Amino acid sequence: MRKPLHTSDRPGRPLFSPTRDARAQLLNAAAALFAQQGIAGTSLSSIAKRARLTPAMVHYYFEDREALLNAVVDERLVPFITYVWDPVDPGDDPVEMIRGVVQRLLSGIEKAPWVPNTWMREILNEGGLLRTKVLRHIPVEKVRLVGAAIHAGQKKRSLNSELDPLLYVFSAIGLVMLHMATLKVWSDIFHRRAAGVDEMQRHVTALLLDGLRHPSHAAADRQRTKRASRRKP
Amino acid sequence: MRKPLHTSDRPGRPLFSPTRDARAQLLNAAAALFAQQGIAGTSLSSIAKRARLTPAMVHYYFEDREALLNAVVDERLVPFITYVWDPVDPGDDPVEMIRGVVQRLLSGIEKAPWVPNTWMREILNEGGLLRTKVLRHIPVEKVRLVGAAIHAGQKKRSLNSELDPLLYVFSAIGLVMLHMATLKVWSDIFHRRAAGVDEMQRHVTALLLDGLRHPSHAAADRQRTKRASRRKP
Amino acid sequence: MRKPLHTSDRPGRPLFSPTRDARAQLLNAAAALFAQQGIAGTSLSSIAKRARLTPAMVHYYFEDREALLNAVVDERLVPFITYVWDPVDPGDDPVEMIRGVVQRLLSGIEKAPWVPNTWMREILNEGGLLRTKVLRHIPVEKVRLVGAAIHAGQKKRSLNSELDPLLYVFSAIGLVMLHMATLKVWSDIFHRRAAGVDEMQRHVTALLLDGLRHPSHAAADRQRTKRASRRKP
Amino acid sequence: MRKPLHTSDRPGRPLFSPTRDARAQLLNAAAALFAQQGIAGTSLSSIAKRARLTPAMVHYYFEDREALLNAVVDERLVPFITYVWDPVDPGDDPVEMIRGVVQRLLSGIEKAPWVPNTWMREILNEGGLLRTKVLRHIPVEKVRLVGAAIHAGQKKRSLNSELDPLLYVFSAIGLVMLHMATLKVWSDIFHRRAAGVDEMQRHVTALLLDGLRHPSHAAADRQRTKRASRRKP
DNA sequence: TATGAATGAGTCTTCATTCAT
DNA sequence: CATGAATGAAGACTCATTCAT
Repeated sequence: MRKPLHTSDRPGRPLFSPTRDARAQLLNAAAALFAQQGIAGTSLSSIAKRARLTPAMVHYYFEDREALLNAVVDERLVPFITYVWDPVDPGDDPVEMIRGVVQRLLSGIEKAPWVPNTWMREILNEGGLLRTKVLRHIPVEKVRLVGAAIHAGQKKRSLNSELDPLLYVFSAIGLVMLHMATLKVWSDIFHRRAAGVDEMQRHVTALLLDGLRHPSHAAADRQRTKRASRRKP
Repeated sequence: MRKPLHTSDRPGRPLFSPTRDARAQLLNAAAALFAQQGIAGTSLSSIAKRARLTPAMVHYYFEDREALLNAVVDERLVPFITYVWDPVDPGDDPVEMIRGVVQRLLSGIEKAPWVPNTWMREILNEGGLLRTKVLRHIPVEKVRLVGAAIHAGQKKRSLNSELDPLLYVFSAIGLVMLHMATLKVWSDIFHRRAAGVDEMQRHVTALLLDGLRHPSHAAADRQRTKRASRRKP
Repeated sequence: MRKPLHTSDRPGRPLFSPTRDARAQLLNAAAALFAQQGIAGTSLSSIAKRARLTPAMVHYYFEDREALLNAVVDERLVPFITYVWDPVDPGDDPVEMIRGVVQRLLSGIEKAPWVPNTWMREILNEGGLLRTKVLRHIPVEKVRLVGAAIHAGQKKRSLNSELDPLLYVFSAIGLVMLHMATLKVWSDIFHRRAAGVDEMQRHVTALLLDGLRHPSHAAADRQRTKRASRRKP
Repeated sequence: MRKPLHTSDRPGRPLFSPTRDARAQLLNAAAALFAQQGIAGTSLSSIAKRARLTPAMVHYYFEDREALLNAVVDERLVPFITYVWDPVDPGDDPVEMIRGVVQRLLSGIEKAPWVPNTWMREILNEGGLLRTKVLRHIPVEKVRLVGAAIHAGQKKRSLNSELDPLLYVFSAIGLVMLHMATLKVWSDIFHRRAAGVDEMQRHVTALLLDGLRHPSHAAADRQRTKRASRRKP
């Protein structure tokens, strides 16, 4: 069978900024449709159609449905994960670590809005079609780093010791994904305008750091959070 | 054409305790498989096989794939939602309201373990196949009640005013679903024993109420939380 | 997936006499088309069409292309082989053994005219699609029996000792298959009427037993051969 | 449309010694794969890949799948046939004629080992994809010559008159092809070492000339056969 | 010469659905 | 109630073929 010379590891392609060639179009289409309808609910022809190509081209570029999934993981999700986790620095304060991760998560999602849905449906969920493919690429050491920092904070009694440090990291990420994936639902139900990203970030950060109770620090902290969110865009 | 006598709205069937008849078997099989593989990834034949019936029987009892989905919603998910939200009482303290919802969520999931996966995949997610079907049944008034209670607490400066009250309710539910749906993933990655439900409840409650920072109340609060969790089983 | 209750080993079905049910129709169609066009050149839809069914029915009865091939082997070829080899008796004279095998081969082919082509193309040939499936069912012991009888005859110098006994058995079968598979070609080339089965049998038997040279016995032997062939139908 | 300059009838190319150019590579690859998997089972891409070329090149050199088949016949099979039949001389003894044909068949196969499989599968077999293409090139007159010589021998009662002279010629060729195509099968079944070409030649010649019975001449004849086979390589 | 890109048709397979019994 | 039989539509994948470069 003919194999296109394109390989998955072509270097120098800027992450998140899709090039115009057919292969990238297909990956984009796949990512978008997977987020909208789930992987199981997305046919290769619908992907092809969205990329204005024939179904045969999907096989030309990816050999296989499986290979397409792998490419989405390797060329779209892994860079996302790297972008979020790479800057985590062992020396940092745990609260700043979390703030940083959340921050990058949100800015990453802004560029790749299909991530949260796919994350929830195909990675977190039991039987998710990308679960094993993606979990291999979780930067376990970096996560442990944050966990250790939180644990240290708990020992010093400066952080809530009811929390499981490692689990907390996933709670944080999950919470962001969850809210970004469901941004629009609330407006549907409560007839409110859809929450903006900034609003969502403020809410999630407040929840993660201070919870429902704890108004005392809120006022002071609000300043820091706002300053941080202003830098981002 | 023959119509099964059973309709979706047969009353008086005890929730969560599936009867032994074929129709219930099919609903159970459907619920379980939907959770495992997602709705789009589940064929009627596989549901029939799991219920030890022929695919034709699925049509006998449900006419249609669509009708089966409706039945799962009406006879399995709506009761779950009712169970969680019905006891919410306008007079209650917002923190107790949340605690109660989380509590019932967890005990409900214990009886219907397929809920969290389906909730995340088919309800919260954009393009979830049960989304519109289920959202109709969210008890908006009850939710607004909790939102209002939180808002009042924020006014009194006893609750974190950085949080969006309505959004917070969904954060709470989402966080529980998220963690219950992913109970086993963590052990896979970090080679730890799978977190137990109690552990998970403590973690989630602590996160929701106090967040990462806030060590001061922690010691005192631990007592209340533990007492609450002891009542549950 | 739904599985028809028919299994491959339904007993009591007379070999070579196809029943009228759809499954048997499909097997017949498959056998016929495989012989005409080869297995690789035969699509499932062409088989279905020949059996006046839809392609989906092929999968209803056989799960798989592979399963269809297995069924052709198990329910069509294996009985053929059994029919040919079962009567071979250790006590017999080697010449009679060969004569018997050739005889049953020919009468078997009369009832299952698709066998020779398939035998040559899909079993004898390297890369034949039924090769491994069928070779498992060659009654090795029976073949060795004939080989041993020939070997004994060679020791007594009553049989041609230039021949490899085991190989000779295969030469005999192959020669019959070869000629039955190509009955009509000769008429195409030499503009003769197609050779009849009887004619072919006389030719093949003469070749196998006496070869090109050896006119002496011919006259006497002709009688025996004719008598034998008269018994057959 | 561009037409390749190469046409199928380029003269002066030495038979059996493939040149190194791409076109010859393709023919070789095709011949080899056709023998292994049959024509229907061989895609143009697989041929191209084996020749380390792109599928488009197959069309560049051969325009068409059909044209490739024609080229295989004209440039590979026809020379083979010519090589086998050209030396047949009207004056020869029929036994020597047969011996000669068998001899050249075997030495031809040694240089073009793909011939026997293809011969059986694609030429002899009903529906063989090369059948009509090749049968046109059978040197009918030469075959009739051998047939006539045999017939004469039968009249003189020096040859077995049970045999159909014309058919015998095909039996001879078929038997050689059959055995050469299946050299390795026997070892698979009977766990013997694979028969060598010499061994096979002795067996086939003995069968063709003397058959199973007829030990008397065997000893004397063995000498002639051996001398003949020594000349060959 | 040579290649990558592109396509339409066809093949295998699955599936929801229908229906006679 | 229950099943086996049957089908049409759709999905994954292959392949011969074309074409611009």
